Amino acid sequence: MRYWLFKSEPETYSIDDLAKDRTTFWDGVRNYQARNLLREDKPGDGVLFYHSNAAPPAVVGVAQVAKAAEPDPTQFDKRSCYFDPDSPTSNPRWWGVTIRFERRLSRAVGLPELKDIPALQEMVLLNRSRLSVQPVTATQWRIIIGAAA
DNA sequence: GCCAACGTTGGC
DNA sequence: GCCAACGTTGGC
Repeated sequence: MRYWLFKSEPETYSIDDLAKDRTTFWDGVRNYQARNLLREDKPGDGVLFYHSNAAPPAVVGVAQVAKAAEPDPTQFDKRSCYFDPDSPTSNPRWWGVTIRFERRLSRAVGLPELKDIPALQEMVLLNRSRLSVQPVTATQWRIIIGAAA
């Protein structure tokens, strides 16, 4: 079992939206590195739900991968803002996974707080900008969940 | 709103 | 294949 962190702008799709929907297909990822990571996701993997462009940005909840990667239908939808005319239907370029809401953290763990935890200094979140799906180690996961307790 | 990081595009 | 221009992400 592996762990991931998914970023979402709460104004677009928040942890409350996921709590209401229970499951959602994570579409719209249009970055190859994030796409490759999505394709490694397996059912049961843990997902930290992160609010980006928030004040402060924060890990706010936990979800799990409910279904492995499938082609993202929005890439073939001309009316979608995620439409990609160059993606071949026979060999889809963009993929997404289905995630299931698990719980809100009892307390959001903000980015400034994450930056202050020495054991988290190697987190991808703190070292690579603009990657909306990223791996989290088991240790990092445990520390963040613990910080919210 | 600003701007740094950084991925993508396209001319050459 | 290089790299400048450009667009987007996302923290502040």
